[in-house]
Amino acid sequence: MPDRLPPLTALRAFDAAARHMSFARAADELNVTPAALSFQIKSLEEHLGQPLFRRLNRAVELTEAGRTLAPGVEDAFQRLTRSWRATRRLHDTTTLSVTAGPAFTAKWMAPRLYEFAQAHPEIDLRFIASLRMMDFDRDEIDVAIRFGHGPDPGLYALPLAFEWLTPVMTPEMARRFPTPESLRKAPLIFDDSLDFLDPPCDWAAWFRAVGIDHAPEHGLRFSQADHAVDAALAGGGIVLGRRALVVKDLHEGRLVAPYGVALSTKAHFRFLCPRGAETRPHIAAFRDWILAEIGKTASVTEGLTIVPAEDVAPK
Amino acid sequence: MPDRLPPLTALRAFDAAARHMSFARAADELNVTPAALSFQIKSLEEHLGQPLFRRLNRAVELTEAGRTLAPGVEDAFQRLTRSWRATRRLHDTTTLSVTAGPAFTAKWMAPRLYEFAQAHPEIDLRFIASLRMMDFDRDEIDVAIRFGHGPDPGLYALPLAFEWLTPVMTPEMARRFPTPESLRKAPLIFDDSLDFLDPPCDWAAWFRAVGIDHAPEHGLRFSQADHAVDAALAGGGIVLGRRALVVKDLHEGRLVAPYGVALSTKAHFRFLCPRGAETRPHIAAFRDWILAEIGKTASVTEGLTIVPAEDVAPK
DNA sequence: ATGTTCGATTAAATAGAGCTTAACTGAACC
DNA sequence: GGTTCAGTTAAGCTCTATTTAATCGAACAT
Repeated sequence: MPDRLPPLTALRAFDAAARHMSFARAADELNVTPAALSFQIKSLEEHLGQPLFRRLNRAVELTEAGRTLAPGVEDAFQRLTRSWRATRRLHDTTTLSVTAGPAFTAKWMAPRLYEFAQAHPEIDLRFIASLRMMDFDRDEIDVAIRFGHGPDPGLYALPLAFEWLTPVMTPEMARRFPTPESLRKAPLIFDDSLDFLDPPCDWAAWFRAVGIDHAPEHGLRFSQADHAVDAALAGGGIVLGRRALVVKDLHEGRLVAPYGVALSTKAHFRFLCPRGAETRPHIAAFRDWILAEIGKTASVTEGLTIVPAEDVAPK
Repeated sequence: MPDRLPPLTALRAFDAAARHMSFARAADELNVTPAALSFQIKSLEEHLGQPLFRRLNRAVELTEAGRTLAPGVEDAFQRLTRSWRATRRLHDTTTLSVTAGPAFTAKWMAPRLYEFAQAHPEIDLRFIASLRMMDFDRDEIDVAIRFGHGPDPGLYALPLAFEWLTPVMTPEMARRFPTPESLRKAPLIFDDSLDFLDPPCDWAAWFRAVGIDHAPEHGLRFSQADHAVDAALAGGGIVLGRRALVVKDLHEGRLVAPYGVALSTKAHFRFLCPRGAETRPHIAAFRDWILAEIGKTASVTEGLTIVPAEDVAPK
């Protein structure tokens, strides 16, 4: 193996200098004096045999060689940092980073979080609400809660509960619309965040499940499920609510599900973490707590007729 | 920015140890004593707060943390090495690494290489014959010669010559088959390496170009163009030869192209290098030499009727 | 068994890489 | 025309990284 790497500290100095395009700021980032940094760069240039920076009056710019070297070095150090952080997180059982979509965060996690904090005061919970699928290492995430199905290679994936949708509304609203048939004239709320499901789980599908041929088009539309539920809570209409998002409101009487027919879907909320991480104590504790919380509300399914969405899929 | 990277030398030691799964061999690779390496690993484990290796009787194995850290670190150091080498190559004008397909290597480069070596004794030419598209940085290649067209973002691409195909054969063979029509009964040789071209440039297309409806199927087949030409040179038959591959044999009388009709194609041999590299002196010298060599044989096209392959494409 | 060998560890001593302080340069800004 | 800013240079110091040499423990050969 021919020419070996130059001193690594020099490469790190170059990385910082190239990112900041300034020796002073790079020195600052690395907590050294500009003199030290200047020295490192010079040493690197000697190892290479040609300059990496062109020294201008009051600034520096990369030479051809510098431009060749910088991207790879930057990338390499980023990877080192990422791996190192991921490894440190392994035995850090004091903080737990969880990401979930905004709806699950607002309607499921937020109302229950303080209970987890009480049960596990030793765990610092950090919550990142985002729909974007994240990289566990890059984004320093321990656990993700995502709605979906399908295989996730390399991940530990635990379905949290059997999921279904049923019309939910305030009790007053339920008095005004006592039967499914009466919903034809009701103010329906549309939750566009479920559009991606196949077979579809929309109002038309639910009406087919109760034997009604009706494909409503008009009403309030929300791109986030929690906003749709909030609108229903405010008495603004009737929404096809996902179990996980409405179970607490049903339990506590703020919402009711009067018709006894729910659409089931293959997608569920799932607990995801890197394979193997599920045995780390704080992650296991969080998972067990979620499962226990879900167990508490298992009874809401009682008395419901469950119709699989695929049975009422459009031809 | 929280926890910073540990000492980089320790990470490099870990990288080597994890790759070799042996402190002794890792120490050997880094040209240090096993003691030094042991020390580095220990220091890294202290920084991390937990062991990276499980020390067995006479071997080591990675712990969970070690397995988490190793792939990223390995990858990062590989990138560093790659970038560093690529940058070093920038001002190394003593060696030039060229890759080309086996046919171009055998039929174009090999017979001319010694002339280049004479003209540029200061340049050490390294030749890699392979059809596989290579990564300039990863494989430490300066120049690639490839047959094709289409855009190559980020690359400097220079078409080397207008390319065409015409039946070529030994002079004796030409006497036995004086006209295109007589080729119906001739021993045709098939060069399967051109199958990917669209529009096709096969025997059927050439026959259409001379107004003959004939789609031969049987004959010698070669997956590499140089073997097909070799077979023709040996008097084994008649092959549709690409200009670049047969021009030298035509020039020197070993082959003849008696029918005066050639099929042109949009694909040509191209000179490829990373954008910007074309100004480096030894690369420019090589490019200029290739262009000059091609210029020497420009006259072979004289007197040929060129028929674009797309004009005789099957409906 | 038992001695040998191999791979890792430890301790003490040492070389030198990498850092800091401090003084200097040169262009740009006011 | 002085001030400031960014980088450079030189001297000296600190502590990291390394070596040498001795130690340990298990495995292998005899």
